Amino acid sequence: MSDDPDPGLPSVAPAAWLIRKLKSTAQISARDCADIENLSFTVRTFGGRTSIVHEGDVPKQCCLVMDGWAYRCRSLANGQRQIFAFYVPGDIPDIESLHLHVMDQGLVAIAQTTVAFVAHSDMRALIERNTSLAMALWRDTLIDATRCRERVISLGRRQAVGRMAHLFCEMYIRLRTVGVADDFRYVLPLTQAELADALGLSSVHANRSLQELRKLGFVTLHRRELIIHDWDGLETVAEFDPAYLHIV
Amino acid sequence: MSDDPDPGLPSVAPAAWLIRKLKSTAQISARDCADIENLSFTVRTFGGRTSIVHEGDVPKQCCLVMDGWAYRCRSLANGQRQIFAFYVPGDIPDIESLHLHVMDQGLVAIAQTTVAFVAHSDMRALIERNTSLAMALWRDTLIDATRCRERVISLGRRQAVGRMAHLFCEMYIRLRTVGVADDFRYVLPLTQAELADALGLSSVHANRSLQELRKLGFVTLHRRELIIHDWDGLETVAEFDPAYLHIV
DNA sequence: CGAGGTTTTGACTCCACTCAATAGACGTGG
DNA sequence: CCACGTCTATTGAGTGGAGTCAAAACCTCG
Repeated sequence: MSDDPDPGLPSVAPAAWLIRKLKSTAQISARDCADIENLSFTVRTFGGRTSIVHEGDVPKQCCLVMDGWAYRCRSLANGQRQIFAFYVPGDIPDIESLHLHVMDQGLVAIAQTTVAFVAHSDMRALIERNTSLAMALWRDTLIDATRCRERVISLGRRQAVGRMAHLFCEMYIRLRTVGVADDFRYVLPLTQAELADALGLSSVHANRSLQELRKLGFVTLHRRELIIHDWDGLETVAEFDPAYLHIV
Repeated sequence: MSDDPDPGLPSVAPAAWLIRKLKSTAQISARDCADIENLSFTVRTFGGRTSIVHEGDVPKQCCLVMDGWAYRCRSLANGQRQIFAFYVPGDIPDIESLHLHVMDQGLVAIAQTTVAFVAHSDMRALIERNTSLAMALWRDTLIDATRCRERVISLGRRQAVGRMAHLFCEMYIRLRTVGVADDFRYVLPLTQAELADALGLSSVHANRSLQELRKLGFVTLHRRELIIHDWDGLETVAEFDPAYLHIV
């Protein structure tokens, strides 16, 4: 489940990640920032494809991604998997565990991923004391839900190429917002099989859809780096409109 | 957009619906109930297929379903539609508008539907005064999100018959929980085209999948009444596990 | 009884899946 | 530095689930 303790701490502290993230979607006061900075975090790094929280766990803490990516997923009886969402620095993937005690899905680290844990008790004390921060966190979970709905549209009404393009667009905007991507390129630490599990495709078809996007000249993906050559083209095939991300 | 004012008020008051609903998923104190009962509601009835809130609106109130069903949906450029979720008595479909100001999707009444509106200002005052109620409402939005994720699994990894069976199971449990269904039957006020838009299918294929469920002897659907003849069978083809509904 | 919506059926097409084999990337250890 | 095993990516061939188009049957209600 776990890995080695943190080696060399990343340059940005846990609190700073969370503050940066919340500022991108809501108004955060100086008092809110101070309260976040007073939280005590436990930093840990997970190796590739290790589980941070298992399906069925009853966690006593929630985690803040600082470096790398994580995803939530569930496996079905026939061995198929569905990835619900990806989480990047600044995100708190399992904040809902504050309110829903048993995890109905797992949380997995992709590649090398550093997260900071906060005890539920600390978090609860914080949101009882500071209503405006509680509202900001609530808002954040609602935005997570809008992303989930966007995924529903993708799976329900877009075909493979559009789905993939949409994911590429969303992740670029989100990563850029927290300062982890720029210049239309970013590290996409996923295998094609994982891409397929997120998009509701077979890995063979994920491969072919990716080739289609390459052939169109929209993206290249090589050695885990995605480069977007034609943002407008990508946005068009994806029918991507960033409004649902509610970035201020 | 609207319709006639309420004719004969339903037997259960708006506050009672909300209390019943929240009690089914969280612990609610006597004070919480009193606070809900002190809210002022404006009841209105919408005719079939009329819009309660439009995509792009900036609502100043949120609405509580009292009778009938509503759904949220969005239309795509090519004319296709995706229905994200259905809402039944006790649900507050647009509570997120408290935090996310512009609606990125529409809310539509199916058949005759009665809803009660509460002003955002009243709601905000309430959740600032009563933290435990705020937490219960937050929790409710998180459960809405788990249902959305379950929809993602359906669209991504189940085929048509399983998707439909899953929806039938979920709606039965939800309706029974608030006392609107019993004895393995309920009013399903949807056309097959709407069913298709919710399940990410064409209406022709929705029809064929429904026939398949009939042929298996699991359900009948006639004159908007769904009867489940074989719950276990339905649950099995759906791979349905009600845990995600977080009903206590 | 007729009009308009909804459900059903048939025929054909196509997107995406499965199975299977090959090629490439990467890390490890001899 | 190369051999080897293990992932991961790519390709091909054949299949099948779901879509499209269009017509017919069926309700329902004024």
